[in-house]
Amino acid sequence: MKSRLPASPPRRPRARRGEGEKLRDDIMEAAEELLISTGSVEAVSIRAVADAVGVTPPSIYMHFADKNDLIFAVCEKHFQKFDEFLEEASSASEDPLESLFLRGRAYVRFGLQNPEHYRILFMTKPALTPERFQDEGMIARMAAFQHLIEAVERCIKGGAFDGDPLELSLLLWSYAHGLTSLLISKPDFPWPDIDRLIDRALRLPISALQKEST
Amino acid sequence: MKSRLPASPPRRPRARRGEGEKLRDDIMEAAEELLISTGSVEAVSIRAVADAVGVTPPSIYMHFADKNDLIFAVCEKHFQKFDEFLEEASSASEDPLESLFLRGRAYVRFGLQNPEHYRILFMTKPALTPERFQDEGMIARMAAFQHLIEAVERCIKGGAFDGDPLELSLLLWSYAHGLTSLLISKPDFPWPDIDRLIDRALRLPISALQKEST
DNA sequence: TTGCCTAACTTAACCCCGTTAGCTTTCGGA
DNA sequence: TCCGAAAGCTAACGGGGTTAAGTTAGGCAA
Repeated sequence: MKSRLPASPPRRPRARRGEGEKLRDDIMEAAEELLISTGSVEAVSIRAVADAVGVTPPSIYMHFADKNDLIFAVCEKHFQKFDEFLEEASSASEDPLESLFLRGRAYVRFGLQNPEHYRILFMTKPALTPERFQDEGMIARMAAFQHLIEAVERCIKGGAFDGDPLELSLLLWSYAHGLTSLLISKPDFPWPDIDRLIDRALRLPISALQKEST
Repeated sequence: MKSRLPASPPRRPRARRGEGEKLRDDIMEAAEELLISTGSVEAVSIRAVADAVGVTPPSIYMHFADKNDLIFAVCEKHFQKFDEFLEEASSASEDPLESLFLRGRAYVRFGLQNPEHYRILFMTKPALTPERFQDEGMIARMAAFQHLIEAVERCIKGGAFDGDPLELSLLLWSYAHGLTSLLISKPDFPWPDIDRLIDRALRLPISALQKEST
């Protein structure tokens, strides 16, 4: 039941000259709210967002190239807190190894707490991903990945790890991502204790890298 | 360019009495062909499949509950070869540990060779997944997962591993899945040598489990 | 042989979607 | 005061999944 019967006309007052950018913020806010409340990208249609903002669908295109552009912009903004979250979690320990583990655990937890955002940013096929989110550009811009590399470098300099920081970071990323995405995609699977699983999944490779370097 | 101008009428001759099931096969075949040739689920629309088969869209619903039901059925069939592929790869070594590694490597490779099918089966959100593919049912029915557990059990019995076969299997699955899904979702990332990455990603946890048990 | 029942479809439509061309309104500066 | 551009809107196109209701044809009973 959407009860859009009388096709309620747009209610938002037109912005002043030069204040057109305000609509952009409102659109992103409405889209973010829709995405969170429904927990489903499918629900975030151009039309639904326009309705929520009180504007007509074509107005969205004044600020976003297309639907994916909007969706990814919303997720990118949401994930600005992502890096902060990881940094704070990893700072709870002075030990580079333990800190790395805490970072990984925070990664998985953040993903599980924001499954739809995570899915969009990390699990969307390239064909549906706006250009500026594809390839190296996006990853490199993501502070979180840079910080992971630095965390690995600290382990290397401390003598705990040995090898190429980028390669090791990619490995660790894939481990954390594997569990995160599996838990997101198959939540109804009878998983054993998830916290324990996360713990083991992340500590195992870390300890392996540690022993390898000796 | 779809040049469907004259709205070409269905060409498929009506099936005989009791031979209605033949249409089901034809639909799956057409859908599979579309999925493979385009490499995109989005291209596999009910209408496109109906066109390819030479039938009208509603006819699809005589054999499939909805679009997702069809898509998943296609992927499930395709993945029947999956288990065989893993079994054959893992049989190349007598050593349980090496065999386990070979199995994992085959897993990743199969995923990379069939990215769209892999994405659908393992990366689709539950809300879009037909019931019979959700939860324990699907995984348990998947011979591949059972065989993984058995492979892990062989490692345990051989004294190489220690722990719960199910838990260890889930860990190993998540490792293999992590790399597979990341490579599928971010193919434009400047990955270092992929074969080497797969090798390291899989050997690392295996060797860690091995050392852990001593 | 006829006639009917039902399997195997089709027709036509509904409502949703993303997107675009082109029109209108309103504001602020010359 | 006027006019140009900013900030929207109207209307439409083509595509999608899905459904209610109609039609056709093949096999079986009489």
